[in-house]
Amino acid sequence: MSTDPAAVAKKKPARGSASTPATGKRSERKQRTREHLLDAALSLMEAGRGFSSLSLREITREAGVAPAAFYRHFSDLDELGLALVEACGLTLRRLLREVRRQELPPTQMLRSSVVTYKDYVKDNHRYFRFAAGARGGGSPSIRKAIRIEEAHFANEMAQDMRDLNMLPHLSMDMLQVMCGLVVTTMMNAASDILDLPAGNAQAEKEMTETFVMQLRLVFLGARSWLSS
Amino acid sequence: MSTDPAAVAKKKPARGSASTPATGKRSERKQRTREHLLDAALSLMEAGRGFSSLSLREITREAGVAPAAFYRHFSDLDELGLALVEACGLTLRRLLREVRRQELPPTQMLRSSVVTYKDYVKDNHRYFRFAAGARGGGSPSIRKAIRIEEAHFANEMAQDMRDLNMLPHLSMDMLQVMCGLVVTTMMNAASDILDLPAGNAQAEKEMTETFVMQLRLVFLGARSWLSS
DNA sequence: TATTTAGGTATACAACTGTTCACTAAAATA
DNA sequence: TATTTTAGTGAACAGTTGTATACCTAAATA
Repeated sequence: MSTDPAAVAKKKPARGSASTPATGKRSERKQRTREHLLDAALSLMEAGRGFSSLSLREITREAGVAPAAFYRHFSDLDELGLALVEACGLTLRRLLREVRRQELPPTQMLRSSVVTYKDYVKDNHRYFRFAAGARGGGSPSIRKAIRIEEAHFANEMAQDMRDLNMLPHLSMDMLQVMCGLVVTTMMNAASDILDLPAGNAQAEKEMTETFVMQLRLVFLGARSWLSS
Repeated sequence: MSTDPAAVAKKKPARGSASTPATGKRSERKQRTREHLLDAALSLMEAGRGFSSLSLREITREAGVAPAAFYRHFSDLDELGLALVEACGLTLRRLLREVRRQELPPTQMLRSSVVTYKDYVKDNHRYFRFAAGARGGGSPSIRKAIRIEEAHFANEMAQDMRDLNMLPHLSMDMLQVMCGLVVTTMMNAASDILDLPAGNAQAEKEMTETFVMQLRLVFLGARSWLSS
């Protein structure tokens, strides 16, 4: 997650107050096995299984840890799921930063964004696999968390477009509605991308093209949108 | 499924050939408990659980049948899932017929279609719950089946629009791309509709409005689309 | 240094899982 | 009517599940 030792949570700030140099090895190890658990869950889903079909014992087994150790980190499988949602949120925000940094040659900007996105999904396929799966299927609390994360993402995207002065004739509300649609479409496309047959470059190109056209439709609609 | 006795599959066509009047009570009963099994699965998912978290024994218990009886109908939970996908396909096609029959007052047609859809999702919430959940989460084979069903639906929709001479400047390919986007958006909306807090008319109205605007965006984009 | 804290292990338990098998009884066939 | 088929049963199986318990040991604290 973070390589900054200062980011490690500490329950008691230590009585000597300020400048406790670093809490040292205990919480480090804890954090590490926690990540092993999260990683294990993601690995088990790589074959295409949904999160809700995983069992606690499977996960601890994959993580190389005794079943009971699980409870030192999460009280529940659901809680682990929520942690995964949070990690996905970070991943998504990183994507946004990546696209933002790309500066726009406005002609091909949409297509190149799609290509960036496609590669990004492949690089982070474990997170997207989880998100795409749990979005509709997970427990209600996980579903809700994912939806909140998506809304967050859509809002950031809308704010970005506002700052870049794109589609300035749209109200902020309308911009958010549009970005919501884009996010939905992106998530759905992620699911398609992940299920692409491995070596089939033809199918991949086709899918990309469809995706580009769909986004183009949305942007075109936004451009000719009138008033509120 | 079908009330037509002639639709019942028969392995040996009977040697007396033609006009076997009706195979009678045995296959009727079989069909009935088969539907009990499908129903049981849908019922268990009503609380929000995903299909992949159901167990064979749970389903037979809910259906009021011994566990071993399951194998007389499906070899697998996966196979039952595929049967559910097929049932969903029928449901979707029924929806299309319903909307088609509505005849279009083209001004408010989009909004009224959305309302129709919303009610339809609520009426058939069990099927949509399953579809929305298994679309990303289920086993690979179920996911694939759902995707095929969605594509079918999108294509029928495109053909319908062609027949009604809507957006005549679009190529058939482009129409299909657009309908694909609409179907995706609809499916996502279904998930939102199902998770609506029960009595909240305000939230419902808001969601409907957002949904309408998103579709309007797509249609607007389609109207101003140029060439291939 | 002595004491406390807490991440992790091993073991045990009752509950549940998917699947098999021999069986019944009623319907379909000959 | 006699025979065969077959949807459904009930008991048994080996595995797996989630959770509780007592315990160990290294790090953190006093």
